[in-house]
Amino acid sequence: MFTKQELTDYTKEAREKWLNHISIDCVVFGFHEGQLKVLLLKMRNEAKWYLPGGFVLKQEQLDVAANRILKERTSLDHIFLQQFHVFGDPARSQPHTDMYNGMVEDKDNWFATRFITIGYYALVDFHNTVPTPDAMSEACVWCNLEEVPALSLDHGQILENALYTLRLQLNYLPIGYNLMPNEFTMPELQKLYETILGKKLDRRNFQRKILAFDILNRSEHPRKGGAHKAPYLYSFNLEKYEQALKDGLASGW
Amino acid sequence: MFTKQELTDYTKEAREKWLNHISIDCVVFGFHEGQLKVLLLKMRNEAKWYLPGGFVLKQEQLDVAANRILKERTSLDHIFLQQFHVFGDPARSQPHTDMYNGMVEDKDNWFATRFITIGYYALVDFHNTVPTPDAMSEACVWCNLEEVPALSLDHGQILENALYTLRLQLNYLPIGYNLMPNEFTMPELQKLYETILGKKLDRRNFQRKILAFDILNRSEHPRKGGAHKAPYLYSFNLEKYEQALKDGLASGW
DNA sequence: TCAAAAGTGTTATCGATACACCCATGC
DNA sequence: GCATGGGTGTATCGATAACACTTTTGA
Repeated sequence: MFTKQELTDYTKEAREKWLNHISIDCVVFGFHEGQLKVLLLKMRNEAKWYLPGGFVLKQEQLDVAANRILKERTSLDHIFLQQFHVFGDPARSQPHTDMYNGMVEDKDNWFATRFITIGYYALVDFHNTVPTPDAMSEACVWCNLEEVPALSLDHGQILENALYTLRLQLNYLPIGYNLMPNEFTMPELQKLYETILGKKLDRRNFQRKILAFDILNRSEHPRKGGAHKAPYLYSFNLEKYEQALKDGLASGW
Repeated sequence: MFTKQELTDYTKEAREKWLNHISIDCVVFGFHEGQLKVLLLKMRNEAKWYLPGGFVLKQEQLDVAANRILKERTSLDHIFLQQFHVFGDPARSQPHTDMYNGMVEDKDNWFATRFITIGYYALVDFHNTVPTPDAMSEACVWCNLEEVPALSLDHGQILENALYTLRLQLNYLPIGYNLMPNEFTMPELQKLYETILGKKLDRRNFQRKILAFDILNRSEHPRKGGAHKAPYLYSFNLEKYEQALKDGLASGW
């Protein structure tokens, strides 16, 4: 991945540019064809998979850093991002350290230092996302949640924690705007909820409950062309949606 | 607070000992005489108040660091601690920086660097707590939540965020074991919930709901001596309490 | 004996769940 | 016309909220 010289150079530059000891890792959720997906990177020349991540500029807001990192990986702007946990086990950096061990002295190895990583989860529109590998990776791809391979470092734990948080927040935050296309049908939205929660919901009760939140607009004209009865098209009422994000929703699933 | 030499020395030592750029701040909640209280420190020779905090040893777990810091301030062990948010605004360190500005060069001033602080909230038993000032403070005292003075840096924001989290978690976690004495009456426990939530609850409904959680043991003998009808004494069933912490509680307040 | 604190029970209402029927469309 | 997907309505159950009565005890 790095030659000895490159590693020394990178380290020197990195120490100047980034806040030391701090990293950001992002769990990016997307939704496509009834499947919840996560964005993963594959390390160059190795069978290792990991989460999109990066570092924080010396004078950069954390949220801005997370946005910047994700923009590089997805080409998206204004991503829905939630900081959910900090992972700081001293041992968590060890495997990463091992990768470059012995090549140069530790003081010349950016990756040999301890990193506290801030976990963010993101909800993004699958169709507008352009997965883009970073300098260390040869691939950046969507992966079905059920088919996620073993991840490097503690990234498996970070992913699990993100999913847990997402499920929890489903109970008091409106979720969907960032994962659904502009217009969608009620069954499509229901599929999203079912996928996140990992369980089936009753069609009629789901509709009643979602509508009760009063965050949806129903389009006059149903979607044409498909087989069977034409479903109504909905879109999120952004004003009410934002309000619900602030105030929280009542009750849970 | 510091002389020029002391600051330079402290800085040199600190850089070796602590993880740079990372701090921990704790919002310690206690409960006494029907009042929710927060532990605050008063800066030596200044009118500034702030939250108990500290730094992380180079090879220390974050949770261990938080525990260590709080043990120094409270003399308590095994404190209930919840990491709830990371605060990393580059501007947040500025006021702290100002304090020592110009005394020495920035590179010789530990406090002139940017700090990302990890917010923890703690629930502790008021009666067993021995508030102890740290090196920079002349006082460490309990302060009624409604009477908290303006806090330095972004500590006001951290406190607010902690309270928000506590209220949120009241909905799905059993809370009380760490704030109440070993034995307590139902009205006493109710007062705690009312205080955290900032609103009155119905006596009878509260009792039913709490008992439904099935985390309490009722003592055979009521509390004697007080005026009026003797209330029953309850204690937490630790086994069931721990289980509920893992599984979460249903429904909310 | 009375006020105040505490224990216990009942009813009403709202929301969640479960379930049934009607409508539209392509084969 | 019938299978399938989708829209709407209703009954039931449980949890919450609202509310009343009784018991104990010290003054």
